[in-house]
Amino acid sequence: MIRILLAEDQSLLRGALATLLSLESDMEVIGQANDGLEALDQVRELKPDILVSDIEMPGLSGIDLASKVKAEKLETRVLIVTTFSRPGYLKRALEAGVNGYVLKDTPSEELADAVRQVAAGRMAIDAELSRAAWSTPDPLSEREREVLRRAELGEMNKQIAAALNLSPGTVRNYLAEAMQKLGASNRVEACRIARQSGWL
Amino acid sequence: MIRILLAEDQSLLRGALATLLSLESDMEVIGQANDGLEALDQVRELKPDILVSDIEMPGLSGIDLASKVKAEKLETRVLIVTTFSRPGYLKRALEAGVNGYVLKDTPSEELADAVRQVAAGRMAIDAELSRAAWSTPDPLSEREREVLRRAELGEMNKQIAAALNLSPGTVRNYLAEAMQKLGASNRVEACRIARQSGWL
DNA sequence: ACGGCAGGGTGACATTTGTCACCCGAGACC
DNA sequence: GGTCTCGGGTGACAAATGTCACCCTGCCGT
Repeated sequence: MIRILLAEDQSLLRGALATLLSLESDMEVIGQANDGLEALDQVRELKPDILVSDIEMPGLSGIDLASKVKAEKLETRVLIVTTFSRPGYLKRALEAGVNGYVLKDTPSEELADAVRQVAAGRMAIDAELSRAAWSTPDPLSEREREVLRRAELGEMNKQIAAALNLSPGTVRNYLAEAMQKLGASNRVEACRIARQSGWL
Repeated sequence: MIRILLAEDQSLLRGALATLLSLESDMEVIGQANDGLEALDQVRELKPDILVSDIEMPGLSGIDLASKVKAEKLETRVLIVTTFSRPGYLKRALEAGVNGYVLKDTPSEELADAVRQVAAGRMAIDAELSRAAWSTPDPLSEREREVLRRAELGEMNKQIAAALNLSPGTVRNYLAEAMQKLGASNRVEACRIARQSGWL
């Protein structure tokens, strides 16, 4: 019997997935969490065979969760279920120790199969997404990413410079380099391209 | 027996909701659609009692769907199920003729009740969201919204001016007015605030 | 009829962004 | 040891954005 913990902040989806997986004769949903911290507590306490988790949740993201499960040498395997078909996300998920990565536009019949695969020690990852993850490396340096992240929030160069202890000219240059790498004409385009590609 | 059509581009959620609603003895899921146009075709053909639909879908949004169902005097009632807790969205949904509006962080047990309410001719709307929808009117004019929408996509003032047959000075002024109304310091902040409030 | 208001529309000027040329240190390679 | 590349960092100048004052039309209330 595969013992499953569900972590998803949308309770409609969480409840529906709990119902769906409970219908499988070899699966039991033993817990549900509304956010990442609650999920971590329940992983420690219930020691499920598998954690099925969204990426974007309050408290801790699914990727951060996976990092902590690995760091604490817990036996639970982690299957990410997410909206984001972004190679950058998958790459970071794998680096965090995730054992599966399934998109929310996967047919619901395949979720149970993915759970079985991951519970059996295998990886369950969308093959096309996996291929894309390694063919398009992240072109941004850490500084460029940080500057872009703040620009995306609407911060002006002066503010970004103050926050990062840089001069405004430096910030301008980082933005310019990021724009060039991403083929963008301005910061708004650069931010959108980076986010859509999972590099932000 | 309540005959239901589901419209949701995430097949995982769509399949899980189909399973969940099918477990109710008084409900039958008679069709599923992956996008808005497919949903409209199936509403016309199958004439379900209720259409349960996401808002953001390829082809036609759930709100556009509701408008068309109403315009074609089809008997199907529309229940929106969405992520967006935004008064602006609810307002537009109601104007489009929607009969229910449920958030995806509603407990899954309540979805069936909402379906029954809507099928019975009543409205099923989150009360708090409804209150918020009418207390904060949309401060943007149509032109301001159009200019902001394009700015959000990364278009520069010159480009926006050309697209809307205006001069760049006019575009600058519309953006400035929108920024002032929203309390933003630049276009990026203005776009974020407007989107978060459902006015974009 | 008139005044006030809102929204549509514009350009001069101040401020910010983006371009470009530049410097420095660390690491890899020959 | 020398050269090259990369990422961190900077400012002068051109281009774009944001501020501000202004005009026009239509609608509404008096």
